[in-house]
Amino acid sequence: MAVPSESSALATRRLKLWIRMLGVTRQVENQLREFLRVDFDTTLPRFDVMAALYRRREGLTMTDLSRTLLISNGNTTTVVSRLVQDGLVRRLYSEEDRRRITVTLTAEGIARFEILAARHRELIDRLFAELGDEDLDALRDVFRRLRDSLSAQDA
Amino acid sequence: MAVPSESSALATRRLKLWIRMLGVTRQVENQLREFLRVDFDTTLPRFDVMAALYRRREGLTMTDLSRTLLISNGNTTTVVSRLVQDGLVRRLYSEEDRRRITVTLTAEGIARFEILAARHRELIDRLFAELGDEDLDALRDVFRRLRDSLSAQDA
DNA sequence: CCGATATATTTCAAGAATGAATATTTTGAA
DNA sequence: TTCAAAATATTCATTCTTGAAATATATCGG
Repeated sequence: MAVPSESSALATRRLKLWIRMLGVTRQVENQLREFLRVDFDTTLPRFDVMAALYRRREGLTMTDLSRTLLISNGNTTTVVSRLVQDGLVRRLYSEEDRRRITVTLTAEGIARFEILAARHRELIDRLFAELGDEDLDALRDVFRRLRDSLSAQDA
Repeated sequence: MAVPSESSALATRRLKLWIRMLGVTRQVENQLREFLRVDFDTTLPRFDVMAALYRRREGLTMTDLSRTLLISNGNTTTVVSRLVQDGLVRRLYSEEDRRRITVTLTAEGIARFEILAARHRELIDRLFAELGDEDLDALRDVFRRLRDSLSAQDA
């Protein structure tokens, strides 16, 4: 594994990479936000919550949801409350551990997300049309290593 | 240039890449936020504004600043106002075009940013230690193409 | 069993962010 | 020239977001 650079050259390259990556991420997020707002009258954080719950159909606790989305506990409460109001998500109070709350999509939430997801997928496909299989091979590997490395550093 | 996929395989890969990239970006942002808060009692958006102004020492208009950072005009006003209060940034009212306001770092802003930037650079260097020169070569190219492609799609 | 500690969630205050509306100034086309 | 359209920045209402404090429940060591 590589290490932090003593020399400045490597550090500079890493910094530039980060800035560029951040720019790309924001551009994509802005496009997604616009799409969700205009076409579906919803928001990115709500979509993210629904996506996480769709993937884990059995549901997630509030804490697990926060960790999955990398957002704070308080924020998770806010967004989930909104989705509950809209009838897309439901809170289930655990019997064994009465501190825990499991959150799941309602039937309506599932149906709605499936429509959203299809369009979301199309949009991502278009935004990343620049990337072919070779690019994706390389990036998949790099991002996996990067994610693991970052997780390790957290602990 | 590649195109959106008719087939689902490429679309799936692009989607997975996006999700992974978003995760990495959030992890890094969270670490930066923590560092700025604990060590310097400041925030990520304020740092971003200062970084943009440091790079363009002659200053930027509010609109240029918004475009550079990919944030809304209203938000830019909020963050700049805060920095002005703190004495780190200054508003200059243009004579030629009285709609325009040019924003620059104050001397104190420059001094403060230079300290911040050095530590920021170290942190990024550490967080991205996993990436060596070969990785950076590949990523630089990919992100540049991606950014150009996204900008083109905007227009 | 008890008290301390840890875990899970919500609430709260403050800041960040958006998009729409507003006010002002400039530009450009008839 | 003139005036409608475009451009610039701020304000506003709403939502998102954080981190800390509060609340409630569970666990663990003695």
